[in-house]
Amino acid sequence: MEEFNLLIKNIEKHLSLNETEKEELRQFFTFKKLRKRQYFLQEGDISHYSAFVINGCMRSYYVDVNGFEHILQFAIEDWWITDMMSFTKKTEAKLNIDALEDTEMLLITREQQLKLFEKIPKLEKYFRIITENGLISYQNRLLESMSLHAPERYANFIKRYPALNKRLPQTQIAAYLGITPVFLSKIRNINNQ
Amino acid sequence: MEEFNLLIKNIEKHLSLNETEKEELRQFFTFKKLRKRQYFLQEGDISHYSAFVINGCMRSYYVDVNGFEHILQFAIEDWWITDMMSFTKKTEAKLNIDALEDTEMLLITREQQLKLFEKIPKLEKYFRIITENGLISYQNRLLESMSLHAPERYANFIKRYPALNKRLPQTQIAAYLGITPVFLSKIRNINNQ
DNA sequence: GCCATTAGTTAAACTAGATTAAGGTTCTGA
DNA sequence: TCAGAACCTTAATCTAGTTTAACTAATGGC
Repeated sequence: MEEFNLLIKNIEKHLSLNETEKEELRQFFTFKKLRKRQYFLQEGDISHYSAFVINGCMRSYYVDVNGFEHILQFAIEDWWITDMMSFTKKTEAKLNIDALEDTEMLLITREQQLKLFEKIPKLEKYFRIITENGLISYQNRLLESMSLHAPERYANFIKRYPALNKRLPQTQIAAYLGITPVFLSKIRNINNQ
Repeated sequence: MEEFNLLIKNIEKHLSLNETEKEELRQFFTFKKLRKRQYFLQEGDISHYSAFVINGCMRSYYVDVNGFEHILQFAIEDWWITDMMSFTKKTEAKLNIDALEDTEMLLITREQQLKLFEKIPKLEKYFRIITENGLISYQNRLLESMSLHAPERYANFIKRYPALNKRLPQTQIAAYLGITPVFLSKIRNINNQ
C-alpha cells in the first residue's frame, strides 16, 4: 500500500530495511482516517495508539481549569503524535488529540510496538531516535517559552514552520504560542508596519 | 566499585542483567567528581558525555540575551543529565550544565553508548525508556508553564520534589519555575500567612 | 442559499509578574 | 577573621500580555 512508503522512508532516514522486514513491518500497523475536528484521543481515556501522520494535520492539547486550550504539538505528514505518558504507562490521558484537517495515519499499539522490537530489534533504535528528537523539541520549546517574549516566539515559529503559519487558523497558533488570539493579532499587525 | 550499584539498580528497574553483562557494562563508563559550581558543560562546547548522578546535584540551564539563567532540569542521585541535542547530534550546546553541590557521577560518551547497544542490545531498551520518561517530564513541564500561574507551579514543585525545595537556594528554584527570586519570596510569604 | 456559529480586528481597562532599590543576613575563601 | 559575594525580604513602580467588548469577515451545516 502506498501509505506505508512514507513511514518506510522515515525509518530509512535512520537505518536500512530489507524487503522481508518491510513486509513484516506492515503487519504491525493499521490505517485510519479522521475527519476534521474528529477526536483521536480524549482526556481521561487511555492512549492505546501512537500515530504516524500520512497527510493532514493533528494537534495534541491540554484543556485547563478555565477551559482554555494549550497546544503542545502539531503533527503534519511525516510526524508522530501520541500522549506519551498514557501510551507508555497506560494511565488516563491528560491530553486531547484531534484532527485540524482531514487526516490519514498509521497506528500502532504499545503491545504491537514491543512485539515489533522483538521481531525486528533495530526498530528499537528507530523509536529511540524518534523519542530523542521528540525530547529535544520539547526541551527547546520549554526553553523558548521561558526565555523569549511572545513576538520572538512567534518569529521563531514562522521561521521553523512557515507552511503551518499559513495553513492554520490564528486561534490554533496562539494556543500553541501560549498567548491569546487577540495578542497574536496585535503582534502580526505591528510586524506589518 | 560501589558507584556502579546505583546505576545497575536503576537499569534493573526496567530489565534484568546477568553478572557477565554487569561486568561488561562497567567498561563503558568513567567515574567523575565535580566540585560545587564546577562546569560539566559550557554553552558552545560539544556535550561529549551523558551523566548519571551518583550523589550531589547538577542543573542544566540556558542563559538568555540579558544574562538571566533559565533552569531546564535538576539532576540529583539516580538521574541522568546531558544536553540531548548536543550529545546526539554533536552540535554546539545551547545549555550549560554545572554542579550545585559536590557531585559524583558516571559518564558515557555517545560513541560508547552506541557500542554498548551492539554489545548488550537490551540496553537500547533501557535508554529508550529513560528517554521516553525524559520526554514525558519535559512535556509535563511545558504544559504546566503554559496552563498554571506561578503559585500553582511552585505548589506542584514542592509536592513533586519536597527534598529539593529545602536543599536548593531560592534563586535556583525561581530560575527553574521561570520567575524572579523576588516574586518567589512573595509567594512563599503569602503561603505562610 | 441562509442564518448561526466561528474567526479576526481594534481599543480601553486591568493584572500577574518584572524591575528597581534599599537594607539585612549568611557563606566563603584568601 | 573579615571582606566581598551570594542570598533573602519588602515595597513602589512599571509592563507584557489578558480581558472584555463591540464590530466585521468568513465558514459551514441544514
